[in-house]
Amino acid sequence: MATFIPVSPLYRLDRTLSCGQAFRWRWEDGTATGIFAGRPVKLKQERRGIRVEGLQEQARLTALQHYLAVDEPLEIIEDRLRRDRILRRILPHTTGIALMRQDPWECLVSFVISAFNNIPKIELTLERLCRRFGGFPSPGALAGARARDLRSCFLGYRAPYLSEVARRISAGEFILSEPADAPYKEARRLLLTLPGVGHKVADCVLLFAYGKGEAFPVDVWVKRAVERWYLGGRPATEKRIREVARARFGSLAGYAQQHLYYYIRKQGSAETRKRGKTERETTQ
DNA sequence: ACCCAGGTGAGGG
DNA sequence: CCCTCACCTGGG
Repeated sequence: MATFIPVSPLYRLDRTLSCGQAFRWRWEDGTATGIFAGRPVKLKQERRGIRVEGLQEQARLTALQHYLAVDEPLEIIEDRLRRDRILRRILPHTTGIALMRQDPWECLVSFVISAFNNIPKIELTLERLCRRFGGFPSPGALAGARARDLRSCFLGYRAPYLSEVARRISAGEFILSEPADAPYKEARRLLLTLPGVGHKVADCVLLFAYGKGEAFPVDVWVKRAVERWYLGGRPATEKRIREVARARFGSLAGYAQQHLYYYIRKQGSAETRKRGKTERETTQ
């Protein structure tokens, strides 16, 4: 039995789930498959809204609705983004992205794993973790896990970071709800005290889980995008990139980041396909 | 056999 | 702050 979640007109489930915020949704022929509130769920965007399979209770549906951020005022947000002449050109290709409201713990774990890693392996590692612990591991489960068990999840050198983060949280040395109540700068400072959490990971968690819209995670792709489109192709430090973002986008920096990221990656993969094709043609 | 990948931490200006 | 370097490991 399926139910429907109504969505704001611009909302695009495909783009929201595949713009690098969450790693545990699989996309096949227009349907997203994943786990929500511990249950297998299928999502498909149709005319009436998002068709949900696998959830019955109203409370869980409401939570899913909140998680997917289907109520974000995207018309207003995108109107404001279009005041920027670069984003005005990009938005036709990226419209409909919403910033999700993920669980801070799960988001934190995901992005600690993401450091110096690639997306397929991040997904693989998260899958392994969930399989080994029978669902997404709690801080206590991860803190108590043996090194050997963590190693078998392909965590590599990140394993000790994750153990220590989990230990601090389960010991009450780090309170996950504190960044939520703090303003951006203070929340960021708190997250940066955790091992394996640098500027980029902190900003991802602040943006994707704590709703701090001014966060602007600078990864290699976003760095490349800002250098190419805002700094005349000249290389810049991370600090400079963040200054540009704050000055131009302010409290919408996070949304700007999502559109830049999504677009440059989409473009990048198109170029790779093209290059691959011509290489095949020339080597034949 | 190599090379790369959504950074971070340590060490030294 | 800025710079440099090493880094688990699966998949090209």
